[in-house]
Amino acid sequence: MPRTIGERKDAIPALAEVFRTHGFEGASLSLIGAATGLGKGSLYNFFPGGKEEMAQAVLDHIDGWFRDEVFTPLRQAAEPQAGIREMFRAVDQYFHSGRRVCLIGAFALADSRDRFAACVKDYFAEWVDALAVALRRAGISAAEARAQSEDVVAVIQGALVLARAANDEAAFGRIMRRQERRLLQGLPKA
Amino acid sequence: MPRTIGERKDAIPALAEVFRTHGFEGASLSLIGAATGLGKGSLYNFFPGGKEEMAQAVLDHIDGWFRDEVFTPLRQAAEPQAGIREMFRAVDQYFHSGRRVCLIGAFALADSRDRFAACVKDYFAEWVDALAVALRRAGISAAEARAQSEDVVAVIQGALVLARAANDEAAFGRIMRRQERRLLQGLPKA
DNA sequence: TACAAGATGTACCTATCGGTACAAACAAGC
DNA sequence: GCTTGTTTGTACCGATAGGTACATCTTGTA
Repeated sequence: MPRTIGERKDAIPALAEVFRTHGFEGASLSLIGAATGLGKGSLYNFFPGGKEEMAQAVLDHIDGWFRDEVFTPLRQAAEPQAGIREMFRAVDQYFHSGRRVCLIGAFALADSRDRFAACVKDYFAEWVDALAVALRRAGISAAEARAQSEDVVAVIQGALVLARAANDEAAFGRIMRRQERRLLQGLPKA
Repeated sequence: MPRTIGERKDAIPALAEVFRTHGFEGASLSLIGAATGLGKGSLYNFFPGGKEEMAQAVLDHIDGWFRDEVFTPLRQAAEPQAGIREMFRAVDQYFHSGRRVCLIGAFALADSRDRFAACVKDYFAEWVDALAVALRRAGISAAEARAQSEDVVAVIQGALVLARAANDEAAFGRIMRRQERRLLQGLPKA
């Protein structure tokens, strides 16, 4: 009979780290094996589709995390302001204050974009949309909310680029804090 | 006797395109050969250091372009406002309105960052610094100028990520135009 | 304890990787 | 037309890529 524990899941954090560090092409099976502690046998047992299925599993996991921790709070928080604050908090935590890179952002820039196009596209579309919902609920017009959301999601991605380029984690926090302040101060009725 | 024309230079645009499209690891010598129309013989004749030297040459070329077309205008324009407008114009042109990706940004996110750390770091540092100079000359305090510059450079990089993720070039233009407006309207004496 | 099904290590496959060696083709100056 | 140095194509190298085959453990259940 099969094991009750899905070991597949346990490999995902390590897989995510490898893909984040080396990209899709750069993440060789030997690196993946070293990072997860699994041999090819196990790897191809859990992910018969090979590297592509591994990456897809990681993307799905990231997607789920953001849905639960960021998008849903943004859409459903009793106070939209609280949802927005929660977004900045969760994002700062997730990206380890800029020391960690956004895998989906990195995939978007590389030619992995085409391979995982739907996933990459949906992730950002959902993020922008969820933030726009919060802003609209906070009293901003639909058009203005979309514009602000697009800008904020963009600046977060850019902050990750800058922080990593300069090897200066502090930069990420600085940019994030300014955006949060700007966004919340721009809302009506304080 | 040697040829007077340095053919090496002529290969750089094609090289840049390959690295932009496939990243450093993904740009195989066969792809490079196909893109440039050069065989290994020529390639290693012009770039004895191999792929790494090719990428470095591309980075240097990009750096030079931005220095001439963006950083210097920002620092030296008679009217700082004009320098800023010129920055947005040149950047929009360079990135083909969001259809093209920033190679240095992509390198920053990948592990190519370590290989070309100095170049990657300087590029963004110079950009932020040059923009801050323009803002200061336009009458903004040093601290505020640095903050605004960081935010704007970040949002440009993020806009490239978003545009490519959504496969929506228009997004880049939208974000850029909003930033330009916000930046110029925030300056004293109109 | 025996069995079935999942989990794992190892050996092996072909293709391609980045890089080297080198001889032939080429161009320019005398 | 010869010489000199550059530019090229081609053959080749060891290493590693992603992936498959399969025999051997493990493990939960009866």
